[in-house]
Amino acid sequence: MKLREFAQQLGLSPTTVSRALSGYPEVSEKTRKRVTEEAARLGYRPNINAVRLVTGRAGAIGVVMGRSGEFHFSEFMGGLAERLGSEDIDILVSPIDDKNPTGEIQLYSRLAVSGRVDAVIVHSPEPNDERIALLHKLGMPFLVHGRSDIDVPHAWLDIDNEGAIRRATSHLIDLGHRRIAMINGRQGRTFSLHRDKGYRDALEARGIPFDPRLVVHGNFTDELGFRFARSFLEQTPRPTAFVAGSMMTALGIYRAARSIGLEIGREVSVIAHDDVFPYLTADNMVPSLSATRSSMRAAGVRSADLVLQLLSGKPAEEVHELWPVELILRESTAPPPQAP
Amino acid sequence: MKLREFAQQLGLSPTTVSRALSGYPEVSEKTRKRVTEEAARLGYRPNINAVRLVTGRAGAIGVVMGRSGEFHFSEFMGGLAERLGSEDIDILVSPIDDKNPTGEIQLYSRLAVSGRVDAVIVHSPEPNDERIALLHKLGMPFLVHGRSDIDVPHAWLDIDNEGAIRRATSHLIDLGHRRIAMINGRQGRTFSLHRDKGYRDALEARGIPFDPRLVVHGNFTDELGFRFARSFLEQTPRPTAFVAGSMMTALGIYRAARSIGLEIGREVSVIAHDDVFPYLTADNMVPSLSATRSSMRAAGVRSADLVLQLLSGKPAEEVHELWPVELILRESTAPPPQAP
DNA sequence: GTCATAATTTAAAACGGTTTGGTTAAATCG
DNA sequence: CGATTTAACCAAACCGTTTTAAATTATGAC
Repeated sequence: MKLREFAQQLGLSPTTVSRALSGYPEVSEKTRKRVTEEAARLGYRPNINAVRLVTGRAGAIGVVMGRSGEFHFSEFMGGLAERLGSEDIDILVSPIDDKNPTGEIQLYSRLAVSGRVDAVIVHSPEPNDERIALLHKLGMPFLVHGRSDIDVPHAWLDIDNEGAIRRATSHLIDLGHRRIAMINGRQGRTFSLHRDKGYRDALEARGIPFDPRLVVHGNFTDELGFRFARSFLEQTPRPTAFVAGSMMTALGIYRAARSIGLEIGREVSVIAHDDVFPYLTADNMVPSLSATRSSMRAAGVRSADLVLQLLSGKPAEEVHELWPVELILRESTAPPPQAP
Repeated sequence: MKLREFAQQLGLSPTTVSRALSGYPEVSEKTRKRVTEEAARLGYRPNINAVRLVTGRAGAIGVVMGRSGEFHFSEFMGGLAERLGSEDIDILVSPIDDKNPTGEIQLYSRLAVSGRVDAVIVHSPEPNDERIALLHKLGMPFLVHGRSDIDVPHAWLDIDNEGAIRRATSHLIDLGHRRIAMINGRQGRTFSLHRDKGYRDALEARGIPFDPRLVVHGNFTDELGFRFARSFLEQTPRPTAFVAGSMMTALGIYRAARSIGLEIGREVSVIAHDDVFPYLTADNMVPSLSATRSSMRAAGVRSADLVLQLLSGKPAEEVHELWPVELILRESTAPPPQAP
């Protein structure tokens, strides 16, 4: 049913009906009530595409999905979805086009000019992130999940990676560890750099020299966790503790330790970062995993909030949020074994 | 830039320009070439919302994201995205609205009438699935990822769950196992039922009586895997083998076995279903995990294909695809230990 | 009971394209 | 060579809303 017909049935003009439904003040309460009731009864809904055309709003926010299926992606999305369910806003997942060599940046550009979305969420930024520069230039509102040093105002939501890893590392040092290996995230991402810094600062604060051979970077997979941990554990002297970037990495480390016959929580300590997944929990691992914890889903929910704020006109400069990270100690951390 | 201006600059009518860009035949090759070149040069792109309004097409397909962040979701999405990247079609992730008690079915209904999508993908159907009935009634094209017994024509893509589990179970029986526990997926879903059937048929074929206490259902989490496995292993006599629904479940089983001091691959055998994740691989587990394997990402890619076929007019009745599932034997399966 | 003002309602003009139904120019045919 | 077909292009209608500007009606002041 079209607005025209619907209005006619009500004996009103399309204008008044439109206004009644959109909550404009210049329509009497009595009329508004009648209109909304009849709309529900007759099942009238404004054609979304007509609305989009005339308002210029897309009613959707864009999320670019990386090629590598990152397992925290769906948690973040779930959070977004949770919050956006009550608004009338969709989530547009933009596929990265493999055949297009220019790749990601091109994709953001297309997304921004396509008019399909009102705002975009940028993940895992780098200190000098091209995407951020681009979106700013194009005037597309966006929220960065993470942070960037780039000289462009941008709204962001991030967790305190630096502080989290500093505390985790400090704790290990407090327990007596001196050779602490770190299996960090992808090289070049801001969050990895922040974690590196937290790690180094913790060492420095205790006068422990930084050994670059104890820090590696890579994707968050159990495979890399295993490989890195394995090669670390084959060194002599071997590290007595690990700081790991993700739950999957921790699984790999557990496996590596076990494969060499080392007992986690006695001979090797592990602290990993936990994004909180419903299907894999640190507390359930054996031994239970000490972790820096911050809910990815909660970040999704809040990101949706912040995007809505941006869309309602709040300047990007005023949208910054840094979340503290919990450090939860469980069985996987203990003092290092005594030297024989 | 609008069509009007652009056409004027070219000295052509909007009609001709529109047709040239959309590939209609009634425009000369020379003109078409000029138009496309100039469009690229001047950066003209048809306003997507105007196109949507006038054509009635949304240029997007909808995916409903369940509340429980399922970890295979992002793999499937990744596949969809991969395939749709080259088409000009978006993926719309529809949030489930918690505040709305009618919930999922309502959501599908809204999605279907909203005009935001041209087709919908339905996940994890039940034998008599309300969503399928609804979408059919509303005339919204849809693809079911999985199958349903419902008396309504529907396009589907599914893997041979029944065959996979039948073979897995048969293999365990061949090895000499008699008490085989099964940790299956959510009660009531078609895929769980198919797996149940595969399991029972395998037993029956060898004359092994079916013991309902050996089969449980639940979400695919490490926690449930652990709990179920633990309680199975505490029974006497205890099962000597497990058939598990997911990688996460398998992690839980490994953990449970270990916690009781049982060695997987010697004292307890495990076969799990592996959807193939980049971040957690069956081959890397210790001991490596025997698995029924089928790539979730590949299913996503193919689903996109099939949806495109539906959209180009292929009748739903003709879109059915059943994929075979590999059985890959690794170290987690072995003959049961000899009775003492 | 007027007149000014405020509260409602409305007609018509966008929004930016696609498509229907011509029209004109060029090509083909008898 | 005139008639007929075909190729190429175009004017105008339409998609279904929102919004501007104007008209009507109701309210209040005097």
